[in-house]
Amino acid sequence: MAHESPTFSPLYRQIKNLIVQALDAGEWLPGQTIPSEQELALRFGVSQGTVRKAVDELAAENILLRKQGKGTFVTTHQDPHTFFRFLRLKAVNGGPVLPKSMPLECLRGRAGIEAARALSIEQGSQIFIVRRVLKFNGKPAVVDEMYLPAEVYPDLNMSMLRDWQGSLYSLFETRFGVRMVRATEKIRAVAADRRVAEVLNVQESTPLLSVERLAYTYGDKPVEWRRGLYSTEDHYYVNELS
Amino acid sequence: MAHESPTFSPLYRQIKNLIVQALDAGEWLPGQTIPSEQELALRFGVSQGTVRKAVDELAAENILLRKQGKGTFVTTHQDPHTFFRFLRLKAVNGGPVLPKSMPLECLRGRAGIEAARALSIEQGSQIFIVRRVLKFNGKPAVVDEMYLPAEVYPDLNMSMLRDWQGSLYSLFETRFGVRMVRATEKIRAVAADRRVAEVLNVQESTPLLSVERLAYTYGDKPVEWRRGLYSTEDHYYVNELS
DNA sequence: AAGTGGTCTAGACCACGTC
DNA sequence: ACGTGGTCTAGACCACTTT
Repeated sequence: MAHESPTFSPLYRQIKNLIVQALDAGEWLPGQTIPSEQELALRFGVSQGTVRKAVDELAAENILLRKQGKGTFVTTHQDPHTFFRFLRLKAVNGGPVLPKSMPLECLRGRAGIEAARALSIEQGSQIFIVRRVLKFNGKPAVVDEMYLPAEVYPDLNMSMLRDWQGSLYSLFETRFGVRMVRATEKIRAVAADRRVAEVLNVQESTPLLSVERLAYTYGDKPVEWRRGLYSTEDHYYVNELS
Repeated sequence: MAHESPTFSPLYRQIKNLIVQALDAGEWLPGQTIPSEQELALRFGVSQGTVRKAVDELAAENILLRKQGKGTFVTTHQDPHTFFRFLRLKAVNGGPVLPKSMPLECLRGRAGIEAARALSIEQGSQIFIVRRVLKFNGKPAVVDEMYLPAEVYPDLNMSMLRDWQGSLYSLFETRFGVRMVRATEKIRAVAADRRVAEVLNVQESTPLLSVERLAYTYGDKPVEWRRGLYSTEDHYYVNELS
């Protein structure tokens, strides 16, 4: 009720944090509804308007999804809308196609200095390294390499990747309870080396997009470092500046 | 007051549109404050809370900027923050540097089929074509080519471009009253041809980012079509996925 | 002290979806 | 008919800036 002056945080932000904690703890799973605003207001001992403002922010961050008349849902990577928020590649011709992920390998390794710094883990920690190809209509368009803290994805393995129908992030979400909430990307143009050219079925030294991504889960915790090489002969990377 | 069921638009959105109209009409200029929420509430005959929600959305879209205790301001491309919203290129090493724009040429021409479609104007309409280089610390990093409807930028010319200290968009904003509000970009990787390689001071066939941008002013009116070629030897394009 | 935006509340009513 | 989120209002008080 009273606003403490130093390090002041409004009530609705504290409520927001409590909701994120509950999400992080798995109290409400992806795809499910969370309690109604009235229920949350009762639970946290604040007015409905204050809950509303907390939920508003989480909805703006695409962590929750409001549906009038139905309730408020936890977003899920099962949903194509969420999927395309993280894959910004569009076909030049033709409508949107759900790409197919083809895993190439899944190795256990140890974090080098770069990976350790990106993932905020100890150098030498156990990590998984996953390489895979993304195909649109059977045509390879992306090859990427992921670095994943082993602690977060306990028993990840090749057959798991091969058997899963759907996106990688939806696998991580359902199998390990890790939801990617946001990511940053650094994009460069590079030339295809021979190995990559073969995989993507392009000529050696073809210009490719190099997309380095750091993906975060709740609480700004980095849980994936990835580098993708995108062929842009039939696709382009879309971005909205606003 | 009463909600008409078909084509229902909430009050705050109507207020938002009225505010945008006033901005578009130049009633409040970039960098200036708009009237207080109370004044706007009186003017539009609604409660302060309704004005607040309208302003909230405009602030979320970076069209307005709220400053507690001071007022609500019209954003301006003079502000570095706004500038970097539209230039997503960061130096690999070293802090942020304000790049310098070096105009190469400014031609009058007529819209081809592509430009006409992008800009939603008649094929054959008068347009300006501007080519320029962006230099960071004296090093060329971007060369781009802009297509601008002549109607919007009446007496644009080379000396105007040369004399202006600041970003192109701040020139457009102060000289022609055209504010870029949002843009979409399509990004590909391409090889530098000889002409571009010379301008950017890289080897021929170096991989470059090709960034095609369509920029909009109020009311989703496209007012600039541009294609940039970015050298990513010392810089990278940053993007936030959220 | 006065003016601005920011927070919080309580209540009324509307729009949408389900039962 | 009921429950959900969505809108709108009115009022009180807080935090920040300027006078």
